[in-house]
Amino acid sequence: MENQSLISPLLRQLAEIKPLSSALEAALEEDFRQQEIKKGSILLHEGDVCKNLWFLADGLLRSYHNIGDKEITSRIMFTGHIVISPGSFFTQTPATESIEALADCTLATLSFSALQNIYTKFPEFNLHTRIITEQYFAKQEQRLYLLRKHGADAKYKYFLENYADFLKDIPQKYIASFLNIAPETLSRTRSRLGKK
Amino acid sequence: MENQSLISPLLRQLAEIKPLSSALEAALEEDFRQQEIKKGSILLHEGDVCKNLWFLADGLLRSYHNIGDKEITSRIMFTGHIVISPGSFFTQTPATESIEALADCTLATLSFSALQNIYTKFPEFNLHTRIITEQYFAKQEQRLYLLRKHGADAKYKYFLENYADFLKDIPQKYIASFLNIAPETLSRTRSRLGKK
DNA sequence: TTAATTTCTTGACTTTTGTCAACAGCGCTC
DNA sequence: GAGCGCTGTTGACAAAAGTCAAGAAATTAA
Repeated sequence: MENQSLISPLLRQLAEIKPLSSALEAALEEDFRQQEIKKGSILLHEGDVCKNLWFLADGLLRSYHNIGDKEITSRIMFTGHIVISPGSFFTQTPATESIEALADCTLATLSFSALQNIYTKFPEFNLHTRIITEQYFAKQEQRLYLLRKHGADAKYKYFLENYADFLKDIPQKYIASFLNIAPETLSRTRSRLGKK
Repeated sequence: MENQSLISPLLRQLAEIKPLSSALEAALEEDFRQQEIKKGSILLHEGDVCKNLWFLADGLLRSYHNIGDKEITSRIMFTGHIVISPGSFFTQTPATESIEALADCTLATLSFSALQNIYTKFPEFNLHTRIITEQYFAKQEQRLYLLRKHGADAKYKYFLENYADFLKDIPQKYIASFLNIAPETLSRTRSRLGKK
């Protein structure tokens, strides 16, 4: 029986793409470091460079932009997700978004430089991250599709069909922000659609 | 001096990431096939599986969704771009978007299966595509940011600052659709903003 | 060049959504 | 269990964008 570490689910996910050599697996176990953060704390501040990749072992996060005087939620991430601020992490430039914990979280943290070392030592790891990146890319497309939908009703219905998994634990105001509509509008949409 | 093929700019872009072995380069030259399409023709139909990756050697393309009774432009792609329908190509499932030529185009076409063969024969190619995918991912984020902006004026200003490169050749109605606003609204926004 | 399409602009009007404000419900703390 | 803060609901109103329609301008084709 395997030793159950924090990143076991991640290793399993990677091994499904292609089995990892034990040396690579050991290197990942070695380099990922455990981190706990409290609900309400900020994991990444807008303007800072995203120097880490996180595996969200347990908890709930959201990323958001400050546009004008308001916050707009860009993503909601839950247990099992790989978390970065893409534009910032890939190019190591300042982030245009912040990441906040919506619940107490347990994270496994891998620094950008540690990841680069892994790429150098284990070039075969590029296969895994290529495919992971492709998967997240496809998810982004779905996100774009949602934002292009016209009308609060259509957006909310699409949300129910495609994202309702995490409806439960999340304050409605973040969902409204995720759909890019005012919280009052979402409240009205819900009561209108719910009555049918 | 190198032989100037259709995919020379692509090879140069890849070599910047990491020099390509001559065997890999030869394989790419071999597998990419030239294709010409006329303005107005459809490169990919919604519902079909995106079986190819294209390098747009010359021309102009747009992808769009049919939402309800109207088309919404998802991307506009010009000379030098790598073109796929991401969700469809990566997973070889039916596309939710169509791709149309806005001008006569010269394309270099690589089939999904040919690409998989290249990955098998040249595992080091995963590094290149990982980085390319990361770059396009970061661009998508920018796109998402645009769509989340409130107000036609704000969207148009952001567009001018970040996408104006291709303002020139594109009918305004596609830009409106890209900004997710009605063409009439864009027209009014332009005349209002232009007068300052 | 002229004719035929298509695209863009403008106006009047409708619909949708955002905003502001009051209040109800809920969980938390003390 | 009383008070506090946060979230969600509802109403009235304002602002923004969409729709429909007509005509001007620009492209394309003949």
